[in-house]
Amino acid sequence: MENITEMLKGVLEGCVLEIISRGETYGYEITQQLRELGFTDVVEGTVYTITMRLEKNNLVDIEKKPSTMGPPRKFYTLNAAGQKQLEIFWEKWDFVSSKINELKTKIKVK
Amino acid sequence: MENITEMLKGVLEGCVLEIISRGETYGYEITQQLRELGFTDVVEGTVYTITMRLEKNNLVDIEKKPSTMGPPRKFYTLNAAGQKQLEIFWEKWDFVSSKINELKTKIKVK
DNA sequence: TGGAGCTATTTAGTAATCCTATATACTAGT
DNA sequence: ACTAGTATATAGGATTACTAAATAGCTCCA
Repeated sequence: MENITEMLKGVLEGCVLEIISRGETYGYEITQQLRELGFTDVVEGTVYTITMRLEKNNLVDIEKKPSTMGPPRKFYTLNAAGQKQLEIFWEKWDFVSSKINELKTKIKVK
Repeated sequence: MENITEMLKGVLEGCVLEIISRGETYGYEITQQLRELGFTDVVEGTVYTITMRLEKNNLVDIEKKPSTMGPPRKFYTLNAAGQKQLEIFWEKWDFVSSKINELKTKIKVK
């Protein structure tokens, strides 16, 4: 799927929160998981801006650990504020997506 | 629902295309329809920037008509390119929303 | 006649988010 | 050494929605 960039705005951060909520993970791995999900064009830089934002907003706890595969990894876990933010994200998603699907499926009188 | 601004990015234009596709309409009416849909905080300015963009990208035909309720209205209809764009929008929406719902409902092993 | 309120369009400036492109660095294999 | 894969970081750009204000036509009523 091409050019879904604009549609990802506002949901990508939520996706990252969800991925982190499933267990300690780090930026590079998050990127790979988003690509596996189907968002194949998401690159590291994008994910790092998001994780930096999560750090800045105190939604995650951080632990740096060495890796045998390369440089050290920065592992993230959601803290209480992050969990709350994730809940709010899904509420917003349910609201917005239901409204849009309503618009999509509404019978066209024409 | 509060603060869904960022989540609307990339989908609001598609919603406007869909509304226009149902029959000739104008900016102010489109705004009202979006508010009725549930996007209560959408204001005229936002919709006008979208309709201006649709004009610029040659996705709509325009006809100005007088109104008994106020100043003249600028009525929009989708042209062939607009119809095509609308189709593409729904394809993207189906793709993105299905992937996000997949992420949401995936069993959490943890 | 003058003001309020609803209808209606437009635009300048701002904020937020994701992407592009690049730099840096560790490890392993050839 | 060199390449490739792993891994983090950041500066600058593009797009999009919001804020706020200006302009204007119409109806109603004091």
